[in-house]
Amino acid sequence: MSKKLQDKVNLIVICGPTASGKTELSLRLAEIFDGEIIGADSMQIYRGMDIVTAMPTKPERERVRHRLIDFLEPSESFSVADYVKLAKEAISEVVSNGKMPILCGGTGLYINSLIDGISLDETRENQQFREKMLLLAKEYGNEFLHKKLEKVDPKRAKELHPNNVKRVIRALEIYEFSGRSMTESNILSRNTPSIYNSCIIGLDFENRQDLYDRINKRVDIMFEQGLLQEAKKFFAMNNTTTSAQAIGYKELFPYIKGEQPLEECVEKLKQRTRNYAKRQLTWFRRDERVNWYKIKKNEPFQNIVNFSEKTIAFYFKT
RNA sequence: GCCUCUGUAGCUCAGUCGGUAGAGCAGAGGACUGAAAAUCCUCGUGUCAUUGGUUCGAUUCCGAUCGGAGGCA
Repeated sequence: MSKKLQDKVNLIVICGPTASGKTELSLRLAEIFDGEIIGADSMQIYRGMDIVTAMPTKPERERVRHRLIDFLEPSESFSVADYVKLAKEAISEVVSNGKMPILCGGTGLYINSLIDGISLDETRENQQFREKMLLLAKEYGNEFLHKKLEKVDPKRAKELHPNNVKRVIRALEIYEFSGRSMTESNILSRNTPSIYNSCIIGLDFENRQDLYDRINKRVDIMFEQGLLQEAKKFFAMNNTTTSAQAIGYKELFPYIKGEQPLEECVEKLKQRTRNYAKRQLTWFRRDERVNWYKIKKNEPFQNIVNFSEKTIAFYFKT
């Protein structure tokens, strides 16, 4: 192996769809490899969202130290760039404590931006600009914005469907405030090689239905734990930032407002969670580095632990 | 028991003035560089309930049968 690789920081990464068992695996691996866990989840970062996000519990957090979870007020907005910055710091702290960093979470964008060493454009989000653009799209149509982008960044415009307004606006935003096209900025972002040597473990189920069954069951358990109360509290906060996107609260709002029976909202919640899990799989599947473990129905969890342990030991030895 | 409505994709329903059918949702696949639990794209053959009749041809018209809903008794 080259000297370069030895300079890199060894990092265990656990990814996979929601309800696949990432948390449990991360705990077991932390105990085996003497590690600490760094969350990679866009919603578990928020405080007070314990039930919806299936946040690691107190006993679990006493077993192993967790970072980057449960630390931000739901009223605050957050983004990938914030995450990458904080996660880098967290990992180097873990390493300087002589522990193995274990990245664990379901937010693919966060994970990849971090482990691939993407240096994100310095252009911050500009709420005013976004609202202005959104208004333009509403008035003149999505095509109008897309054509605007075509003029300043034809390559990016080609990559984006006109209906993907959020992304079109971001591309325009970068150009507006940096004077550089997003295409240029993306090339620059890949200039520095990653500082991590990542061993990625991916969890999935052999049969999709098994995953969906687990999701459905987990939602039922969340209700037993008091999801509705948590949602009511959140509803009263009237949030519009990142945390308002969490699946599990917004689906219950129609019931809280008295507009829809609870049962229908619960079904919707389950369905949206299933849809989300599928999107997560789409993201992680395209990464060829992922070492997948396809879980069989009723399989002992120890099998997953054994597979992961072997895979990681082998990966870091060579 | 009688009358009316109804039976089309896993679900909710369009539609064919007779030439074997299409939306939404679900589902599957994909994209993803500062909102990512977000956002966006692609994919629709199914005994048109069963059965008989009319017809060159019926899912469409007519009759019967069997489901379902409502009304009157």
